[in-house]
Amino acid sequence: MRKSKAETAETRRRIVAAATEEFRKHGLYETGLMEVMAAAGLTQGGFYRHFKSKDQLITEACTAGLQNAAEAIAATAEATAEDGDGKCGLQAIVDNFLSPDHRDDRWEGCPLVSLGSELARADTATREAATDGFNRLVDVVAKQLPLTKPELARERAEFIVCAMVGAVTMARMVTDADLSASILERTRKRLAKV
Amino acid sequence: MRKSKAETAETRRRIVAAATEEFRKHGLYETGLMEVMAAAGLTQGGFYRHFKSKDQLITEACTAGLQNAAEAIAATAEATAEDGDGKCGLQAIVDNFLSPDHRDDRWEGCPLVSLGSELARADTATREAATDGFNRLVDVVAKQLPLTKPELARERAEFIVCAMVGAVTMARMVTDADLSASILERTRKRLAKV
DNA sequence: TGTACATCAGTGAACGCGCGTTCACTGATGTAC
DNA sequence: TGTACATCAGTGAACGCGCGTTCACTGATGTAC
Repeated sequence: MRKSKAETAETRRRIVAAATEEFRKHGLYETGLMEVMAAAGLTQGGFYRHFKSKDQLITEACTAGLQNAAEAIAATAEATAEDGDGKCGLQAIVDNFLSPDHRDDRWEGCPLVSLGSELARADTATREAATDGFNRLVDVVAKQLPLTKPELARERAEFIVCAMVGAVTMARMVTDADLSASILERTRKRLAKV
Repeated sequence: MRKSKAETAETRRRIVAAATEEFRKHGLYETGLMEVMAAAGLTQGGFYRHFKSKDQLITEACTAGLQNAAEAIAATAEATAEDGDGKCGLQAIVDNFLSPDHRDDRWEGCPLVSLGSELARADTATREAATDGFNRLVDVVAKQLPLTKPELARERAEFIVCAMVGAVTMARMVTDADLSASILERTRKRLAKV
């Protein structure tokens, strides 16, 4: 049953990828390792050939999930810039992040939204991974701000990311569909002015 | 061992109060009923005399916790208004919500911050309780906005609550103390302008 | 290059533990007469 | 108002279940000669 080195590395990547999805869907502590391994097409027993604990997987899944989110957001901004349809990169990011699609998409969306309050209580290694991911997201947003002073761009970007994360979290939480839509739309409008 | 009706009602209240603290401290699913009952000065067995399930307690704790938060925020605004020190009620709310004290105070703080992403995945009854609580918070904030049109006040208040919740969640999550402080301060500055 | 052996990725069963929940029991409270 | 009995809040032990983790085993891969 032994697999080649390439296959082993690929399996590990698949487990992390499955974990980022399952964790975002069901939360860090409501997701079992058996679920993650099944989602990766494996049985639970093999888990410990790749990771020394669930906590380690959580940390790596956090890093990977935030990396993906930052890349997706950067890609959104770049695609819009290329289009040259008058919409600036920041507007594209804000519109996308605060879209009903992102709100309803709980497995591919930004982990800061799906797991925010859980990450705030996570162990140090995971919180460090989350901090790096947060900074990367802020940098991607800051790059879209056509300002001279980079410090001011960074300041505005931090605010924008926090506001977007809060808004999508609340939009997912409320049961009133109109309220949910209004939260997204109003935040979109407000952040356009920042 | 039977207790009087008044004592029974008081015990129930104590369990809910203990639950709001423990849930905020450790999360909904990392907190056991034994912990909650111990915090209320009881043993686990008695739980089911008062509630029919853990989910029911979660719903009630959510309602109670958000009620407290709304009252505390309203009280902050009113106390400042009475002082008449030039600071408006909104500024007092924002300064308080985004203070390092609120960030570090994980058991008495706003449940939307401590439990945001978990509440977004909770059952319908709990999400309805969270929706009511969110609306109450927004109304408290809206009341502090010296605007003529109530609809516009409501719009701004929704944005302010979402941004504050997102900012404190991120401030709790990051391991970099400077970054955490900067998130709070920058959000405070930005929201003063809204 | 071919062969013999050590390695180890993945399986599936098992482990101990803590969880939500149930239950027999207790004795003070509430109620019916 | 006083008495006899039913009720039920709270205890502490037990239940079954699912979790994270461990382990013996398998057989293909990697390696040493």
